[in-house]
Amino acid sequence: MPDAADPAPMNARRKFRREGEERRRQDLIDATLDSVAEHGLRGATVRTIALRAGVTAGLIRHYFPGKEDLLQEAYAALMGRMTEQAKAALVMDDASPRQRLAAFVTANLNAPIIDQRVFSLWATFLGRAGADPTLARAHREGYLGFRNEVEAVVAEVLAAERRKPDAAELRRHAIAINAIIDGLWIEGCLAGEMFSQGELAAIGIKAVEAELGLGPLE
Amino acid sequence: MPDAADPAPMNARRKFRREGEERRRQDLIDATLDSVAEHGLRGATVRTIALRAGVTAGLIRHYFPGKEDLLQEAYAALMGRMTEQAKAALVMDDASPRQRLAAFVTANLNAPIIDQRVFSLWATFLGRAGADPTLARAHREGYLGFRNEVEAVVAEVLAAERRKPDAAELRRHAIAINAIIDGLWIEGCLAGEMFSQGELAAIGIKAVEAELGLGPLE
DNA sequence: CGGCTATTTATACACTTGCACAACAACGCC
DNA sequence: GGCGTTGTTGTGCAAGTGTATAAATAGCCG
Repeated sequence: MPDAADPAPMNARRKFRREGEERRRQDLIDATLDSVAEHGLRGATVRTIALRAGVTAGLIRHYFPGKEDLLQEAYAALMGRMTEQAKAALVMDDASPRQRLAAFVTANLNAPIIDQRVFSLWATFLGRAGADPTLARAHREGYLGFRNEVEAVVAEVLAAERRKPDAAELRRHAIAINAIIDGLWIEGCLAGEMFSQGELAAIGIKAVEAELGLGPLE
Repeated sequence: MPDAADPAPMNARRKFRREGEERRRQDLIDATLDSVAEHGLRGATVRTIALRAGVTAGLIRHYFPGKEDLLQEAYAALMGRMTEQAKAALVMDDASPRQRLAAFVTANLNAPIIDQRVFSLWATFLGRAGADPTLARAHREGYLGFRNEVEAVVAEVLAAERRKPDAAELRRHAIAINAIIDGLWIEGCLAGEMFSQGELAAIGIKAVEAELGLGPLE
């Protein structure tokens, strides 16, 4: 019995679909972030990225001038999503300033912001900030944006307590609170199983309230 | 006038010196850390590293089974130096517990611990911790060691204030204080010029004392 | 001073990388 | 339905990668 039906021509070209430009670019950026998170910048080759995006390597150069540009855009996308998520926890209006601050801390110290994959990306890219001024500036802008949000909430909280902090004191509080959240965020991402559910958030809230000199809620 | 003396044979082999084994290994590890800090894991190739160490690439395989082992040892060396430096700030015995705690915070938020190069290395390697359990465990051990030191000092400080915290409270304080130091350390490394001399340390000390509920020194 | 040995150099190799380019085929338009 | 546009594929290439291995020489011991 000869080989059954094998009608596929030996040189069959791969089938493909044309996607919208925006969609393809997003897919490539997502595939890039996945590759970096999994294998680091080393393993994020055009072929790996293309495979993950379900296309062939050559296509990347149709959408990006070079691989470096793709990485650049991927980092920008990552930063955008991170700050967006973080700020989203602040939009609840129908709450007291103090409640909003606590909710902010809680949101930043639980999933999905506590996430090992995001941390890997954050660390991998920031490791290049010392040598790449573009990355350094991007971080600084994101950091200052975040800190200003913190400062605004702190001002509201203290105002509600009828305290009148000056600008320097406000700045100090914002820097310290930002550090508390960052430090706990890192530990949660790196060793989340060392902490019980909600423990990091509880520690964070207590630390923040101590920093602001807030007594227990009456 | 014919070419002056050019006695060097065209195929002159490179001159070299034989170094002690320990010395060579250290040089290679240092060269590796330098390469990673400057060009990231991507740019840390055997040839780059060897060039920096003043040898040729083949020699690396004479001292390490493979490049991956060299990177592993380099990371171990980095961690060792970091924790050693951090703990060194705790050895001053002739001081009150509270002064020792303040000195500890100050030391961790100034040069040489605040250092962009070390941060780059820290971030670059930790970016791989999500995928490399070895790195993850190494970090966890270093972190716990550091945190235990903090917890011990905190216990002394509170004892001197005649307070009797239970184990859970002590643990909470240590986690929070560790986060404060880490968060401020990161900002100092990444954007040191945003803070005036000694500002981070001052913020850190105030935040830590607030966390512990310490009043002003009388 | 001459030989031994292990450190070091140099070369080779198989493989991967980013990028260039030509062929191809999916989809919109008539 | 045919046809042109262009998104997409596949192949090729030069440079760079880690590793293997042979050749050379520095330094010690007699």
